[in-house]
Amino acid sequence: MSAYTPSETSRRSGFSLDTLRYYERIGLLSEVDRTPGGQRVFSDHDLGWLGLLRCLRDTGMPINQMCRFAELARDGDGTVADRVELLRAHAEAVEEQMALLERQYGHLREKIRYYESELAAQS
Amino acid sequence: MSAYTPSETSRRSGFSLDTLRYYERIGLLSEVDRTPGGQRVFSDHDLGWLGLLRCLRDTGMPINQMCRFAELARDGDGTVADRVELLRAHAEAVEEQMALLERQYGHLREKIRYYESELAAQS
DNA sequence: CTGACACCTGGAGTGCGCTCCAGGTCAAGC
DNA sequence: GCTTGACCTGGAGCGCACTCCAGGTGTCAG
Repeated sequence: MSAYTPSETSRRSGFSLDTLRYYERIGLLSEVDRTPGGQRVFSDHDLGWLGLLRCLRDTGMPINQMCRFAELARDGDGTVADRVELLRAHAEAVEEQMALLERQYGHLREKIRYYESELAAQS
Repeated sequence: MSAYTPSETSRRSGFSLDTLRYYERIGLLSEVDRTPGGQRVFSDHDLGWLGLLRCLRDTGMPINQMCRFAELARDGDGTVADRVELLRAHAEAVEEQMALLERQYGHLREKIRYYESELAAQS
């Protein structure tokens, strides 16, 4: 069980120091350990949780939903079913997002081809 | 060459009336036709352009880049090469975005499976 | 002609997700 | 002990992309 400084944690998680503090403030990150002097000490467990948060953020989950998820996680084992449900719903949203993205990417490629043919015709 | 009312245009493009006006204001949508009374009349050409804007927005292009693109488009045929370049760069960004999304989607699915196994063990 | 509803303008306001700041404290190497 | 750089707090500020509003005008069916 290693311990990490704030900057180390920032580096590893990809969240800025300010964001880490912000996440703790809004309850996304529960009570991080402190040195006697009051500085944060992150654990492997925190790092793992941050990894999950990163995954959710990267897939576009809004903060308030992540807070709901964090709340469930804090409330212990009885909430696993709710957490699964939340993640499943999110996964579905992500699937739609990916489908849209791919569709629009196709249009984009088409547009590029069209412009390229115009370019060729111009010269 | 059909003509469309603002609300019809909103419906077809998926942009709200306010957004259409906003886009015109910031130069994303060049001088839309008007009735003698001053109300907007959108053309097929406008609709097509809005479709492209929708594609770019859906793939995450920031507004200021879209403005740059619109500016090039307004400046005529001489800018086709620049426009292609801009779109190609964006397409690359979209590819990275899709790759990240898929990777994180994979993690999400894993997490769900993990929670499901926990659920099964609990009961 | 009238009523109802769509539309107009300029400008202010909103929600999100951070990010920055001032003014201080802590920790570690010399 | 002192310096230096990382870290602390509470709170304000920011950038983005809209969205809403008040107060007025246009359009068109009946």
